[in-house]
Amino acid sequence: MASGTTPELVPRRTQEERRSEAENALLDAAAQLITEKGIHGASLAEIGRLAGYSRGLVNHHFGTKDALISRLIERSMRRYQHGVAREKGENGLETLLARARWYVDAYLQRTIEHPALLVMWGTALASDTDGTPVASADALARRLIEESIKLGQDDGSINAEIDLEASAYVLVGMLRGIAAMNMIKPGGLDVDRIRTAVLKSVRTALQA
Amino acid sequence: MASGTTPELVPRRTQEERRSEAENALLDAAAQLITEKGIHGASLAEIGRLAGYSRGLVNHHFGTKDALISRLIERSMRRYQHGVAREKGENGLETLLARARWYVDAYLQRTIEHPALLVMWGTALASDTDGTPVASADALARRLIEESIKLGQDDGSINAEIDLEASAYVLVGMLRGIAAMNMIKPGGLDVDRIRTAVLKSVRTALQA
Amino acid sequence: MASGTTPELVPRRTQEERRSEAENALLDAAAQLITEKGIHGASLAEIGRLAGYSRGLVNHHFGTKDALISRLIERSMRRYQHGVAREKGENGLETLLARARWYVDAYLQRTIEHPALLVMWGTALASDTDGTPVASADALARRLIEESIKLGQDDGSINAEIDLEASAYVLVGMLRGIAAMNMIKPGGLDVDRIRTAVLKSVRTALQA
Amino acid sequence: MASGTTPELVPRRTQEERRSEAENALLDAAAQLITEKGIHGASLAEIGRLAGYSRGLVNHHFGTKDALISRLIERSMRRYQHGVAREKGENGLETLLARARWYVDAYLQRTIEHPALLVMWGTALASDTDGTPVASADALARRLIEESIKLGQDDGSINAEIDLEASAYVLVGMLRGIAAMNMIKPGGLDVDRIRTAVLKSVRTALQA
DNA sequence: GATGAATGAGTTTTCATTCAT
DNA sequence: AATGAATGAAAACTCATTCAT
Repeated sequence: MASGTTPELVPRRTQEERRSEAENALLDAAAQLITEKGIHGASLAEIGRLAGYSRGLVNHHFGTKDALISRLIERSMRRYQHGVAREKGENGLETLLARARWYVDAYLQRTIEHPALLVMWGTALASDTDGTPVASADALARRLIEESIKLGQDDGSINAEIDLEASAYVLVGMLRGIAAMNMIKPGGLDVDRIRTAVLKSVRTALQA
Repeated sequence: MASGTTPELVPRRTQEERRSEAENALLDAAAQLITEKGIHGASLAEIGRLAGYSRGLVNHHFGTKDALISRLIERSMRRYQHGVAREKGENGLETLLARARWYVDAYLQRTIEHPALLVMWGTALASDTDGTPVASADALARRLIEESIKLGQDDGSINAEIDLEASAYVLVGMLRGIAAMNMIKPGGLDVDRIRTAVLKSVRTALQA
Repeated sequence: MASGTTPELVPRRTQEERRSEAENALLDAAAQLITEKGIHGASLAEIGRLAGYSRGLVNHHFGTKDALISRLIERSMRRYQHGVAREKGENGLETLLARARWYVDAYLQRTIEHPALLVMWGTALASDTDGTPVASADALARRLIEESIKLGQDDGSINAEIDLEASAYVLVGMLRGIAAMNMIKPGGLDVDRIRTAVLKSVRTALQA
Repeated sequence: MASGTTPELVPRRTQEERRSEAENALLDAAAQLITEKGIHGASLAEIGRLAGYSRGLVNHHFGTKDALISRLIERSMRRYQHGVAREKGENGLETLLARARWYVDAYLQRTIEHPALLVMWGTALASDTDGTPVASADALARRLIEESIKLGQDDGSINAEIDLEASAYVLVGMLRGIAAMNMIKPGGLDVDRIRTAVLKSVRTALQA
């Protein structure tokens, strides 16, 4: 970071930025259309058109629709990871709660591309589907949660006797399930009440 | 007609019997294929064939694919309701826990048609989808849970101060989300540990 | 007719009336639906239902859809023939004009089942179609017109030198064409003006 | 690139050329099949095949079957208009007669795509059909005829007192009806006699 | 890098017809 | 005479993919 004397005239571009403008536009369009119509309902032609390009550009850049989907999952997870990992609290428990709050807000209030990730998650439920990319995303999410729990157990803010993996599993499942229910019928219940109940449930379940 | 002593070897079925027999077979086949391939992947032709009939029968009986899906959701919810409402404990809290356990087992162990219901739930996440039948199913599930919580608050086994609706929302979301994660990658974590963590979480969150 | 002493207690029923009530109801329903949706658009199931019976009755009574159509053309032509042959004037020319007026009114004002006949006529234009029943109806219509022209030529009211068959051909074509144009866009021009122009054209073309 | 002297044996067509070439071939094939089998009998797959392309191309270019039909009607009317407007006589009446003769010949002798136009006209008779494109074609044909009549009334070759619009209506109806009758049963009457009768009828009806 | 023409597989839907009741 | 369950052929339409420009 503080890299000595040479000032960085050209700020480092992340891998994402280096990727062609067109590809990012296509991924954005894909995320939007998938959120609206599901994976199957989002056609490559429409994705291209919405991105401001042509019918054929998705195949040109990604080869196949499946490849586009995988890339979208990757990009979304990377962003998710950056978002959630930034959340920190004064101890493990508070970090965990901050992350849970971030998640609830990201989904319940339908920010950015997370809804698309959730829709793809829903599509992966069928058993013949190749759920690998989505399953990796689930695993990563659990690991981020497990990490906070571990921290909390180490610093004494979280009960040392709880089952680390199972708790993370239940917590991630809860967050996903709630977000999904809210997508199916938005506004079914006030978001504040849901957030409060979630955080209270997490706190009572895990605190030392 | 005047049947006398000779038993009819092939009992003649009435039109009514033929009808409901065929419809149930079609719904069974649809549930199985939807679980495997998702709503979109399950073609009407294959549903008819798997049910032991022709490819045109689904349309003959249900008119459209959407109508078939709605009917399947209805039937599944009816069965779910019967299953869960049978579960009773010595007080409200125990009833609630029994119901949660029933739910976890029904989904995690992939009994009957519940997985198909979950797959249809996942498909309803896209916002342009007509999620109404699925949303009703969610609402019904929440109402059944709210009912047990209310009972527990009345008999003193559940904390009177918790937010009834929000708690039910969170609980149902948690159960759905966990079941879904398990469908995407079965065996990711031992079912017993998950069940234990779920029940413990519910108990600590709600008990008086 | 005046059949001696025995009074006819039971009045003779025409062939049409003797035909089962159901068959006539089916033909009525067919005529209506064909007028609205064309031959292809009128399904046997809907014809049965509109007639107040079941899906399967058309096949039960007529065997095939083609047979139903033929029977409908026959019945319509019989009724047409009765209608037009009744029209008489003081001489051949006036008879002809009366018949032309009857035709214009029957079609332009969309009475009874004649529109269905016209729709079936329009369908028969495609060359692979079996136009035989419709062609017979055309031929019959021309013969009725030829008959009046012949009468007029015999009684001196119609020019003896005109080409009998060609004139009938042109006249029937004119009536059909005008009726058809009016069906495609009803009210495109005032019926009175059309009727007047038709009759004037016929009179000047044929009069002695 | 730097092409030098070698001529390109297979001239590269631009996308634009490929497009209009394919569309015209599809319209030609559609006209032929519609003439033979009617609109409903002409399947998109067969149209594509007859045009020398694949079964999916009609949808690719025209979107829907209805759009294809509309385009075909437009193209036919454009050609009709060019053909009929070229016909000129020494005065209004002779122009009108020349146009009528052109029409009779075009249809009775089954030239090019005019028969298809007539078949589509026949299909539009059913009232629920969207007859708009066909109705426009009728209106255009009438306008072209009205124009000649007006000319004749101005130059004194046509009776100034006749009802302009009604006469055009009757004349177009006559031409259409005769052509249609002839399509249903070709050769029913000698074309020369029909042509003569038509022209005589027009002349006596309209001349000054 | 980008466009869009062309393909053909796959799916839903309609419907005349057959046949059991 | 009448019903309606079941069949299977036919067709329009969608769309991922390939390929020429």
